[in-house]
Amino acid sequence: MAQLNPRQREAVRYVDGPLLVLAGAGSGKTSVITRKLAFLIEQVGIPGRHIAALTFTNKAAREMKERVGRLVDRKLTRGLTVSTFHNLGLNMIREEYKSLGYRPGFSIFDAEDAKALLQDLMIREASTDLGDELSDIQNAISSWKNVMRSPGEALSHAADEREQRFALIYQRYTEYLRAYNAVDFDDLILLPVQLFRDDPEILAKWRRKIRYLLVDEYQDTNLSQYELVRLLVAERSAFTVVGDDDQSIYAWRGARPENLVQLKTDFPSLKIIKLEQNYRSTSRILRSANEVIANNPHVFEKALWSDHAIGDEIRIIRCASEDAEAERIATEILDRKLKRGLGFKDFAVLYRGNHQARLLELKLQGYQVPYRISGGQSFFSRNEIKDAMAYLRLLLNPDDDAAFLRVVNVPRREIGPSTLERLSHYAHGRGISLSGALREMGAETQVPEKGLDRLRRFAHWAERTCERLYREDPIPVIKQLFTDIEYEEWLHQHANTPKQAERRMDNIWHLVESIRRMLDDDKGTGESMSIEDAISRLILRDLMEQREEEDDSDRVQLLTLHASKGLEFPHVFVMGLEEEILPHRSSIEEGTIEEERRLMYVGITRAKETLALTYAAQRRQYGEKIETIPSRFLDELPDEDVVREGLGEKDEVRNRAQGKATLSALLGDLEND
DNA sequence: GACAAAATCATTTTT
DNA sequence: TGATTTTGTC
Repeated sequence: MAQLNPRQREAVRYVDGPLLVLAGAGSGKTSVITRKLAFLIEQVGIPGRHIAALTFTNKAAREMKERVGRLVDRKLTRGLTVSTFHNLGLNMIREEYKSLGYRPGFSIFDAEDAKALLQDLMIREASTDLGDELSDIQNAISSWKNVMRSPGEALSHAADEREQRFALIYQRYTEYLRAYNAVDFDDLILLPVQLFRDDPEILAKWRRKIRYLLVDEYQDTNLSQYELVRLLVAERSAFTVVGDDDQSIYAWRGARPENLVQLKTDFPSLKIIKLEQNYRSTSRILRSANEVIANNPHVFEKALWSDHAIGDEIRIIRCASEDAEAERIATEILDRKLKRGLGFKDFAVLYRGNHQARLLELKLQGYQVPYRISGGQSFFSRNEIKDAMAYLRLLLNPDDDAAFLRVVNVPRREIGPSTLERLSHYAHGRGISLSGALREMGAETQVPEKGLDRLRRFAHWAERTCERLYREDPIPVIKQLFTDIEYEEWLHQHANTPKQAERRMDNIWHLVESIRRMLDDDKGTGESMSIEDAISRLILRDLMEQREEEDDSDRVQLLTLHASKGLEFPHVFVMGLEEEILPHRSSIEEGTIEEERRLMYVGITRAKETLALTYAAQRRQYGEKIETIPSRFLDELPDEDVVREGLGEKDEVRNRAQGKATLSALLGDLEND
């Protein structure tokens, strides 16, 4: 407690009513949350099993768990919930699946499964022009679910014919998910909300369980998440939410920073505590960040300050091209590392879109600078991992058609499209899953003998394996599974090089090993994790990531601005500060400049010591050379805190020549007119 | 089903 | 422009 400042201490100690902590960037909010958890358990005396702390990422949850573990006796933290919203939702559904009309072993569809289902559905429903509407529909459905709008409501509120069509697809989509005994990510929040609204007894039960609730990154909650919070805390109002409206950068995903304001209305006794002391950045960086964000409208005024030294000026570096920009960043990192005796890991380069990293990667490779890049192809988007996950899902839930379709012919079982088409026709006619159809389908169907035979053999094998999975030690059964289907041979057949096949098979074994660890790990803590738990945690991308994280070697960090939220680095570069990139084009069009400004704010506030902002005077875009306009956010920085650099003499000359050329071209046009 | 030519399309993405 | 997906051919 002694390590906290008075505001922080107040935030920890205040437990008498609803509390909103407005925690500016770098103000030590994670400390506050973890210390508050400790305080609730040790001082207030609430048993750990009656407290829940919610985050948005597994990583944040893991970190928090770890830090609480260091503060509080292990015995006291037993049963404490520190998890993501989605994970809590999943646990609720797991416990209440019967009331929700689901069967055991239900599947979780990730975004790709959902997309595949939608595509399939649109083709079947002969929704005339499919194609690029697919992701629009997916987004629409997600938005509807986020605001808790049912298909029926969506239909009656539809503004035009297009929306109507979307709503109908939403309707069908919901029905199909049910038939497949599956839920999607949004359902993990939505279903508990619906259940709690419909069933006061179940709600009461969960209210009894969760006596104190903490929510991190509260500005990122969407409507349904807020509703879940509201339902759980009820009039007892024993909760603390921590957030920062200036760091709300996920509105495009349904996050509602307005939920911060809403809280005041819904809980009139709400206490607000502001954390305004920043422990991260130089005061110059902070002053600049404040200046930029002051251009956004604010409901809660907040003035971040730092008692750190003023520090270096912020450098705005103009480069001739995107190539020069990447070159400049790469050489500067090398240069500064040598001159100031820094490590590569002291540097981070932030950018708006993943593609911006490509050139930089090349340059860094050229100079042999080690780097780590966030995002990109994750472990779970690898084909072999998706295959493996699909097998496991199918075993646990035979009605999971997405999984069925993925693996029915992987490896080849000579079950062709027409056989599957007939099978699915039969299934859809009856509103049942493919496995279900296979089970009850007789000889009267039009499915050819051969295909039916192969399908049955597959289904039979799956059934047997499933039984063994429950009866025996799951790990050997899973290993056997891959031998059974001769997956390794199949990989070799399809890989470009034997080495690639081996790597893929290694990935599979890594996955199996992770599952084994998950099943074992929990044996020590008392609660045992079932194989279903393990698989769903994997689908929710929990665990597994240790592999990347334990790699804390000396590398430059390359990340998107979004991915950088919550992190900090001594020396930060933000690249591509141009109109149409940092205020992104679509944001300019859609008038969501404020969110882009927050993105800029997040970028600036990642830096502890130095910050450099770069842009290219011209860049190729889709093959065409474009003259760029420096980002408007650069003009919002205080003049006295920045120095402008860049453009060698040669470039200056060339640039002026070019300017003249365009000018005379313009004059020429005028004359012609 | 394998492979090549042609067409398409380029934000962010915690789960 | 260059990566990815769709379409076409054998």
